[in-house]
Parts: sequence; C-alpha cells; structure tokens
Amino acid sequence: MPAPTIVWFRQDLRLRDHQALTAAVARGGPVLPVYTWAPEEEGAWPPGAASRWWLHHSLASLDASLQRRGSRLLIRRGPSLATLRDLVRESGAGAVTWSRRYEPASVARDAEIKSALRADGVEAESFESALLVEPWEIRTREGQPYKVFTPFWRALAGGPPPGQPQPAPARVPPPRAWPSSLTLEDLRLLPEIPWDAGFRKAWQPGEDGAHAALESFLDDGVDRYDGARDAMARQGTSRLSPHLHFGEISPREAWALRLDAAGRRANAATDPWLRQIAWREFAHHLLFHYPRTTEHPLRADFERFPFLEDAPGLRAWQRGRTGYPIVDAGMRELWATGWMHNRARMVVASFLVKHLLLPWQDGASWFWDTLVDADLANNTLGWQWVAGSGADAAPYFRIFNPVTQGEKFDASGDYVRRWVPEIARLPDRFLHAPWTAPPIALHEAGVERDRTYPAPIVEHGEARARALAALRTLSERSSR
DNA sequence: TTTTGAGTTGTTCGA
DNA sequence: GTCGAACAACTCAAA
Repeated sequence: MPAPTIVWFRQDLRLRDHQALTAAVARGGPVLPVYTWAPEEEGAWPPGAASRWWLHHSLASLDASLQRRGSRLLIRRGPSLATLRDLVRESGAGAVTWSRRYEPASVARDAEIKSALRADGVEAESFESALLVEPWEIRTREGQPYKVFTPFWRALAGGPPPGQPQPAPARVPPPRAWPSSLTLEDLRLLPEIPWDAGFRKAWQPGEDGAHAALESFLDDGVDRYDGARDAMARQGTSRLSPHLHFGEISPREAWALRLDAAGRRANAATDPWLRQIAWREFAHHLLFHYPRTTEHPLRADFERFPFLEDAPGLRAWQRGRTGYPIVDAGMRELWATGWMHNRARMVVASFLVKHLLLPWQDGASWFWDTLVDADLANNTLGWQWVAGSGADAAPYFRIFNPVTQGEKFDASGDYVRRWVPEIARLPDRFLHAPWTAPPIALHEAGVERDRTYPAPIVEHGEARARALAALRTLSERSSR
C-alpha cells in the first residue's frame, strides 16, 4: 500500500477539476485533505470579516462533499509548514500536493514550503488550478507581461483553448486512522455579532452553490449579459466572483460550460462574459508580475498624487451617507450583502478617489474587509484602474457623474429605493438628485433634508474641477 | 529602430 | 432633444 498523500487545500475548495486532488488519488494510497488556517501568512492582507464568513461555509461544504466520497476535511491552524510537517510525521505521508496561488505573500511562502518539504525527503508538488493560463505563459513579443487588456485578451483568446476540466474523483480513499483535527468552529471565522443575516439570504457558499449559480446564469442570464449587466437593480451579472475567488469552481469549468444558444462552445473572441473571466485572469497575471501594486501605484508618478486626508469623508463613504443616492445605495448593498454590483463599484470607487480625493488604498482596504469576493488581484487592479494609476487606466477625464450614472443604470430607481429606503417615495425625476427636489416634493415623500438623508458632502462640479486640477499637477511636474 | 494606432465601462459643452 | 468634438499627454504592443 503506497504511503498517504496530503492534499493541502487553500483557495481551491472544490473536488471537480482539481489536479492536486486527482494526482493524490492517482497515487493509490490514502488521501488526507487538510485546510490550514494561517491568516498571518497572508502579508498585509489577511482575509477580512466577509471573506471569513464565506470561508467558514465553504469549508463546511467541502467537508460534506468529502464525506460523501468516504473522506473528510482535516482542519488545523498554521503556521503552514510546521502543520504540514506535523501531519507528515503523524500519518507517514510521502507526498503533499496543492494548487498554486499567485499573490505575492503566497508565492514566497509556497516556494519555501516546497523546498523545505523536499529537503525532508517528502514529495511536494503544486498544480495549476485558479487560472486558465499560468502567468509566465503569456508574454508580449518582447517577452514582457502584458499591461494592456486588449492585446492580452487577443493573446488569450487566440491561444490554445484551456484544457478540459476533470471530473471529481468518485472516491477519496481515507487513511486507516485519521489524525486529529480542529473543528471548523475552533477557527472562529463567523462574526460574533450576527451581522450576517443578509449574507445568508444572498449566498450559498461551496461547490454546489457555485454550480447552481453558474447554471442558473447560463440558463437564464448569459445571453442577455452584455445588455443587462449594467442595470444595477437586476440580477444581470453571474454573481460568480466569490465562488471563483475561493476556487469552488475553476475558470476552466466556467469556460468549458459556456455554450451558445445552439449548444456550441461560445466564441472566445466575441463572448462578453468570457471577456470578464479574462479580466480576472489579467488581474492575477499583473499581480504576479508586479507584486508591489497592492500598495503602490503601477505608474510611479502617481506616488505623488495629492490625495487628501479626510476621515469624516471616508466614513461617510463607508457608511453610505455621501448624499449621492447611487453611491450610498452601492455602499449599503456592500455592507448588507458583502457584494456590490460591478457598475456600482466603479461609481463608488470613482467617487472616493475623484470626488473626495481620498487614496485608492483606503477604498481597497474597505472593500477587502467587506466583500465576500475580496480578491487581492481583482481588488488591486480595479482600484488602480479607477484611480488612473494602474494598467490600462481610465483616461484622466473619466470622472463618473453620480447623478448621470444613476439615471442611466438605475433608471427605474429600484436599486436606490431598495438600499436607500428613506428617499424611496421621491418621484423618479428627483431620486438620483434629492437636493433638486422642491420643498413640496420632499415633504410629500417624507424627506427632511439633512435629517432623513444627508445633503451632498461635495458638489459634483467643484469636485470634478478639483480632481482634474489634481491630475494636472502630475503631468506638469513630470514634463519639466 | 522608429513609427503608428490604440487604449472596458465618461462627461460636458456648444452647435 | 441629439450629436460630435474636446478633454493631457502617455504608454503599450506590434508592424
């Protein structure tokens, strides 16, 4: 009987299309699936509260899936290397397998663990899992990583199609005796104050939930995606991001399942939804190649962008009390459900960086703590893109007008009414700009300026001019 | 090497 | 109401 193999789970909480698991099963001996909780190894970015909530439920789901296949999930606390060594010793395991991660802290840690285990005489093997293509496999002709999405996308869509996803193993052979394990509750991932009621209604973490979400989107939403994804009140998006982040479904599965109405594989070059999957891919590749960008702007001149300090402004933004209904609706959706519509993310991010002139890093930190899909690569790319300091950055003049955005993408007002109920009775034409409503309309809607709902904390025209002036300081000084 | 065209998601202003 | 141009200059990627 071959020695046991340890499968070290991290952000790959699934059984399907899982090469590290498949390889472990193929070795023929018992398999020990383990999760090690080691937030201190995530550098400056240990999982936030919303992520921990998701993680708890996803681990529970993974354990249940393993139990249906004759196995279970071991849970331990880090440090990861010491924990894996303990398990090797306790079980007599001859090998450890895992799925690669690409964030700066993980890359360094995993390399260390791999060489330490090998030095111990234990086989250690990592597998691809989270991406369609490894970050070092796509390069420009110059051999550099892509910094512009469109050519990256052409290279990805024009390259060989991603491999076929593998099925889950029918059975995961257990060891004769299980080593000790913590319980999931021991990790204390769930909030002590029960703020998660909205989360439970909105989400089903775990591999089954991921496939349910994908299938309902493929049945129902994907063909309308291009037109519908911008409407904030509708479920026009796939809502797959947290499932992808935790690896409950692999991008290869998403890619492979994407069939057009006639049942053919969708065309990678033209499918708008596959393009979004490619953005995720792009973000991960960029973070791998430019690990400093979690804190530092990719474009160095933005180091001296004249951001302000404004604690009350930041707090108003976080709490959804800026006086701009579409901004406040987004921020409150985030707080209540751990998620925000993508269009709303752009609007609130632009508002923080351009209207309030607050550092994008402040926004990134808040999103990190509050999003269930908080993902270092996506978060970094998104914020730098909005700030104008990143790859393929928004042109300097792209400053969202929160009123126009609201009128365009929440024309019915359903989104604002849902998340900012105190102004719900305002007529549509004032809903996105309550300060323009005449006193009688406010009165009839039961809105009292500054008491029911705040007046705008900055005036759009002034804020826009101020942001443009701040951006101009960069080009002035650099051209000298 | 040099040149050329392009670059996710916008807004405003004036005709 | 609709439309097109202007809004910095720069960097990237490929020819």
